[in-house]
Order: sequence, then C-alpha cells, then structure tokens
Amino acid sequence: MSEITIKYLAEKLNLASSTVSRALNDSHEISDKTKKRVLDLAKSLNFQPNANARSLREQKSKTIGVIVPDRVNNFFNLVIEGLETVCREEGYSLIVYNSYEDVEQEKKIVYSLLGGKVDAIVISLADEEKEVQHLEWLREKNIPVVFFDRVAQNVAGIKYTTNDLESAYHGTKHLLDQGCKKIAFLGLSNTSSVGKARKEGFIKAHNEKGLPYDKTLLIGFGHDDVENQKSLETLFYKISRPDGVLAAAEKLGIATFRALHKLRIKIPYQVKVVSFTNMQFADLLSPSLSTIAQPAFELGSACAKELIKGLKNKDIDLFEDKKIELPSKLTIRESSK
Amino acid sequence: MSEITIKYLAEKLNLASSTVSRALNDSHEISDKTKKRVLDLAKSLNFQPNANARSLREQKSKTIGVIVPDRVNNFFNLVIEGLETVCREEGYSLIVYNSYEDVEQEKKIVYSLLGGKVDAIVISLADEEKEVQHLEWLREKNIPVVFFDRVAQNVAGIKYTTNDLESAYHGTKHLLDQGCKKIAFLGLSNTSSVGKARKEGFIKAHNEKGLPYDKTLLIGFGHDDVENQKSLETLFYKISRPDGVLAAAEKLGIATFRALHKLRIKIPYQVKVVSFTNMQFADLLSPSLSTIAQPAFELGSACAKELIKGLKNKDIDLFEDKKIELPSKLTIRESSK
DNA sequence: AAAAAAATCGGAAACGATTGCACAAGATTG
DNA sequence: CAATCTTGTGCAATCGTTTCCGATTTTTTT
Repeated sequence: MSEITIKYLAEKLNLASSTVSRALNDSHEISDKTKKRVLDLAKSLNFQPNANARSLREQKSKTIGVIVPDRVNNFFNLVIEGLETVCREEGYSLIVYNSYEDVEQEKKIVYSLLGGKVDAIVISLADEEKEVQHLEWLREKNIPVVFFDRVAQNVAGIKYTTNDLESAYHGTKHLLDQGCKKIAFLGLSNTSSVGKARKEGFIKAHNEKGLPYDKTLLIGFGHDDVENQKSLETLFYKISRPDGVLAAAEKLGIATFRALHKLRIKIPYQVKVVSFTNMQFADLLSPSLSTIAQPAFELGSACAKELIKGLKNKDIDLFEDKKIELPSKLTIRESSK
Repeated sequence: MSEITIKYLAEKLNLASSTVSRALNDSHEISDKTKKRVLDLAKSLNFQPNANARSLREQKSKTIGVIVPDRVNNFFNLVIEGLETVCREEGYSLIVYNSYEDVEQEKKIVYSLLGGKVDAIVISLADEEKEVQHLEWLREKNIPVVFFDRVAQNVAGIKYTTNDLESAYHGTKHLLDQGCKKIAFLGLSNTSSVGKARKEGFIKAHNEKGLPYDKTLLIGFGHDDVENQKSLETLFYKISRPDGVLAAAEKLGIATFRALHKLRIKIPYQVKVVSFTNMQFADLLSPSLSTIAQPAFELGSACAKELIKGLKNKDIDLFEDKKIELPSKLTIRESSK
C-alpha cells in the first residue's frame, strides 16, 4: 500500500501539507531552500501525487477521450498516433475507445465519459445522421468535442476533415484518363458526409469529361468483410463487369484486390483500381496499389493542438463552429496504369 | 459547469447523499421505491457520478495502462484490440502509451503512472536487459504488472509469450527444405529474449539438418527503417548474397521486400523470404509473403482476463511468477516456394 | 527607526463520492 | 407485551490535493 502522500512528506519535513504542495508545484511563494528539501525527499521516495485527488480538486483529469469507429484501420491508427504525439508533449493522456461502427456502442461510451473521466473528446462518428443526442449530453456537461473525418452536420464544434470531394475527383479523373469507360464507386453505406463527398467527386469527374456513369455501379457496402468480398466477386464475375474501381474505403480496396485475384482477373489490364487507404505497404502489393492517402497523422496532431490550446485558454470557445480541411494525396502506382 | 452531483440529487429528493449513493449502486439496504425515485431522476438528468471522486475514495481507477514499444506495429495493435475487448466487458478503460523502443521514455511513462492513475500495467518492454529499476518502483507502489512478448527476465510477474524458438525453427526448416543453402537471420539488435529465442530456433533447424550456418548472416538491426533498408541493399547487392531470409520482425521483412524489389532480385527464385509479421495483407503482396503470425489478439485478451481476475480477487497474487506460452502460426505462401 | 511591502509558510475548507456507525420505525418472536 | 430483529435512512469521516486567507518574519522604503 502506497501510504506515502503529501501529508506524509509534510510530517517528515515538519512542514504543512500546503507548503509541500506548493513546493512540488514550484510555486513562487516557497523559498528555494524548502523547495529543495521537498523535492529531494519526493525524488528519493519516488513520490508521485495522487492523480485522482488532484483531478477531483482541479476538476480536470488531463486526459482526452478518443472514439473511433474502427481501431484496426490504418487511418484511425495514424490519427491516434498524431494525437498522442502532441498530447504527450502537453502532459495529456489518451483513452481510446472503439465504437465498432455502431452508434449504440458510441452512445454507451459517451455516457460513461460524462463523469469527468476526460476533459474533452475527439471523435470520428460511427454514423453521422442517425443520432446526435449523446453529443448534446456532452454539451450539457460542458465537455468539448472535436470531430474529425466523420463529423457531425448539425452539431457545432471544431471539425477537421480532408478534401474528399477533390481527391475522389482527381482519382476518378485519373481512371478516366487511363481509358476506363465503366468505373464502379465502392462506398460504405452508412450515412457519412465523407462517403457523400467522395461520391460527388466521382460524379463530378464524369460530368466534367462529359461521360456518363452507371448509377447501378454506385455501390454501398456494409462492414462484413467476407460478405463484401462475395458481392464483389459476383460483380466482377459478370461479363459486363466494370473496368475500373474507385474504392472509397481501405477495406473495400482490399476486398476488391482479393476478389479480382480469386477470379484471376488481371489488374490493371482488365480492371484498374484506385483506393482510399493509409496502408503502409501499398507499394508492395501485387500489383502496387494506386492510393489516395489522407493526412492522418497531421489530422491527429492538428486536432490535439487545437483542442489543448482551447483547454488551456479560457477565452477560446471550443463549442464554436470551425471547419478545417486538409488535403489528401493521390499516389499513382501499377494498379491503375 | 456540471454542478449536478449526488448531493444535488439528494436535495432534490429530500434524501441524504448516502442514500442516493447506495441507491445508485443498487445496495440491498435501500427500498425499491426510493431506488426507483433516485434512478429516474438520475437518468433524466444524464447523471454520471464523478469518476475522480469515486476513484479517490475507492483507491482504484478502473483503468489499465498499456505500454508498447511501437504502436503502429500490427502485432501490438492487435494485442491492444484484444485487451480492449475484454476490458470493455469488465468495465475497465485503457490508456495506451508508446515507448518508441526507448527505455528512457518507458521509464518516464512508468513514473507518471505511479500516482494511482492506473490500477495495473500491461507492458511489452523496449529493452529487456537494460534497466528494470522502474519496474521495481511499480512493485513498491503495489501496482501489478503483466508482461507480454518482450518480458522481463529478472522481475517476477505474469508473462505471456509466444513459442518463438519453435516457430523460428519451423520457418527455417521450411526454407532449408525448399533448398536454401545460405539463409540470413534478420533480428532487432535490442536485447530481447524474443530475438534470442528466434535466433536459437534458426540455429537449431540448421543443426538438426546437419547444415552449417554463416555467423556473419546473423544480423542485428536498429529502428531506422531507411538505414535498415540500405544495409539490406548492400547485403543483397553482393554476388555471394543469401538465398533465403528469415526476418524476425515485421519491419525487417518489409525492408527486405523493398530492398529486393529495388535491386530487381526475384522472390522467391533468387531469394526466398519468411517473415514474422501480423500484417493483414500478406496474401496480397508481390509475391504473397510467407509469414509467422503471433496470436496477437488472443495474447491481449488472455492478458486482460488474467489481470482483471487478479484485480478482482484479493486472494490472487499478481506478483507471483507465471509464464504462459501461446503458439504462433506459420503460413507458407509464394515468397518461399 | 518607523512604516510599508514583500517573502514564507500554516490552517482549514473545499472537490464529490463511499461507508461504518447510529438511529428510528416496523416486523417478528417468545 | 416487552424484547429482539429487520429494514430503511441519515450523519459524519475519509480519500489526497489544491488554494483562499491569514499570520509571521524579513526586507525595503521614507
């Protein structure tokens, strides 16, 4: 039992606990001599002030809650990495939760965070339109929320996104330039502004070229990888199969690759593929994969910086609406040539 | 400001705060009628008891600290996923830290966790031999530690590992069976029992076959990806290059692929490759990669189960030495045929 | 040298929840 | 019918920090 507290240090040193506390926090109203005495003893005992007591008293926990729909996804992983890098520097900890693309899970997580466990929340929504009630709770409790990627439409707050429309537009344009006549757009069917924007970019590229697109090839998928791959196999098994694919999600790009490999359809000769993804090994795939990579790490670090700045400065209103858009990067490789 | 507390609820309901507290915790000594009154009001106000106050009083935070050397690595990611799955069920939160393969960072993280922020720590060490002083601190403060993968040799505790010697043995044997005469063993040069065991497995396979191995081909690498790839390129540029590779770390397998691709050396015809890795896309690489995958998710969930069982049951001594070994899985693909 | 200002430190009240103990009323027992 | 037991609730201490107010001593100013 670690019964060693500030009070204990105080008794050992014949000081009041208030003095010890101030010394530990390097207050100016403590003499250098006593400061040294306190610090020395604290160091020698590996003393670390009780985090819960401090949090209770200060009414802040110095930790930030992060909620992502899919932790295994490379994009979210890199975002978290970016968040952590900044948070570490600023002395904040991160508690990461996985909503598994499920709004109900997300609600439960948020509810469990209403009791002061975190000072703020960074979130990418499981579904942007279904419910925002739990986000209202946070506002009531005065817990700031920063959104990224999948942001809430009708809730004010800081929102970091990427230029989904433009990047999808460029990706599609590239496929058209390579001679594709019949491109499939593969998206996730949850209602997300991200998916919509990417679809719009897809359509815009066609319109601009004066080429038609097949509405039946704007396909929405669920979150079951096996099922997704199956429906892709049936899609590509047809003689009138698409000759190009824009995958608006990493898992769909992968599923496309697997399906085409299985059917022995040659990429890029029979089907060209471009996929949104942040995977690290796109250059090592067979064939190497043309990607649209979101600036994930930067997104995370930017979020954290903005948020912590707001937490530190009382004058900044973190509930005010503010939108920042960062550019993704299209990298053309074998799969679309 | 969320001024809504138990005391506030008590006043609203003309009850004592103790009664409200008991009602919220479903104590048997509160009548169903008052329980319902309390729960109803709490629900309608989205009340959630202050986590810091509770933690302070209870002397436990219901959160577990996780320290890994490299968060981006797929293996650690999956372990964390396994940890979280169990922790969520049991009502525990996870705070994940990245030591970036640096013992000093690791020490700092541990030190910052000495103040009751976490009830226990799950760790994979940055370096197993350099220092264990910070692990002693934890014992002094009575904070249980569970090790996984890179475990401490001289500190007692629960340790989860995988069968590194055997799996490296089988991987090497496979390469020898495929006709390799000159296999390089690529390891990380930090002192880890994992690396040593894998190297032993490598050697054992040679000995058993009565084949010699080249000691200069037992190579240790650092953590700089660019540098690693360079030295691999010089290795394979030589005429007398190896005809097989056993990579004992994911990043080294990747670096090998990149180096060989760059030098236009054909896998598997000129060099066969087997790599330890938990990447999801090994089957999609060019060529598909033969892998030894650790049971990462299972490792994480097993750790969490064991730990939480111990935290709940005072009779279990979490500081007692206990070793559990889980089997990895060798999957043979194109790169080694 | 007296007055004012600064430098140090102590006492005690918070922060919000849990819990041992006390106590009242009603139910049960001999 | 008195004595004992249950049941339901309130009081107050406690967890370990931080910080508002003073109080005392030392330094500076006039």
